[in-house]
Amino acid sequence: MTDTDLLRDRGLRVTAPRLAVLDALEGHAHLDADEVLGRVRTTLPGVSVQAVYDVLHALTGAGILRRIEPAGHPARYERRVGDNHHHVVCRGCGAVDDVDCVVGHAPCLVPSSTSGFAVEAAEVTFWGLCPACRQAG
Amino acid sequence: MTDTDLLRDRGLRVTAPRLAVLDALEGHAHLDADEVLGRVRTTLPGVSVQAVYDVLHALTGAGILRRIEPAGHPARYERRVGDNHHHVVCRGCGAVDDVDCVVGHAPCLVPSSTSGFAVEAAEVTFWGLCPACRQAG
DNA sequence: GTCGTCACTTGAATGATTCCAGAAAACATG
DNA sequence: CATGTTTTCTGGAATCATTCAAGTGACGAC
Repeated sequence: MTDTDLLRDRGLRVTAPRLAVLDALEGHAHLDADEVLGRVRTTLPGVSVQAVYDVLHALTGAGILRRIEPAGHPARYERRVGDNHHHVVCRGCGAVDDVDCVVGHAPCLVPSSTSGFAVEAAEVTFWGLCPACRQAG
Repeated sequence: MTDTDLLRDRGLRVTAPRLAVLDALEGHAHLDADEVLGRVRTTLPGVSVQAVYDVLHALTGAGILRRIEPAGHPARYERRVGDNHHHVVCRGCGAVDDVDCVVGHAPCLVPSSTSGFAVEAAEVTFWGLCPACRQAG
């Protein structure tokens, strides 16, 4: 399915900024809003900061994008949705990479006592050092 | 061990603001910086905002406090450290509660492929609705 | 094509957190 | 207990990602 069809399918209007954001995240996952803006402006120089934030919100709300918010770092976005994968975040530079869940259906992701909370989702974040930051010491 | 001994034990100086912060978090886990400030000022009215941030950083760095940063909410702090428990966060009001890991040693918390990252820790966050927000609809 | 709705632009505001310089207090020593 | 050094605390301003507000412009149903 083309990005155009994807947007129509979710009931979203097809606009140049939206296509540009999707294109920027194609092959470059885990970009933050500023990086997305930079990439979008290479093809659409006039796009405003808020347009990018609006688009990212709209696409996230429509389930086309997934938003990752590692503690202490700006939010990042990726196109890979719906497969319940997780992330490693580098303590040094904030780089993010994907981690697939080892076990098919995560057994420890069903909490024991939920204190009356209605739990909808579980999110796993691994923290460590990326290869580059390991070398840098 | 008293809080005074605890601070000395970690090589930290014993000051009134530090004791007050520890006291504020005793029995009131998951407070954010502003809430800690409010509680501290009931006993030490003159304490500054930055003093509280400095203290929270110092105690977190010394391993006395644990910092929780749920996406979209200010950071929260708790005294319970070193037992690898996790948290439920309310999508409505941001309330946080503790969740003990179901399985003794979490099986899915060892990532399969780590892309060269040196993984140090795994963090699990459950998202849902607290009892109060469930009733509010 | 026309029109209503939704998206985008410009500009300013917010809120948690941090930076800076100077004053004050805590620990180690004589 | 007096002194000096180091660390902490105060007060004010600054930062950064993100959001709000109001007006202009473009998509797409009819």
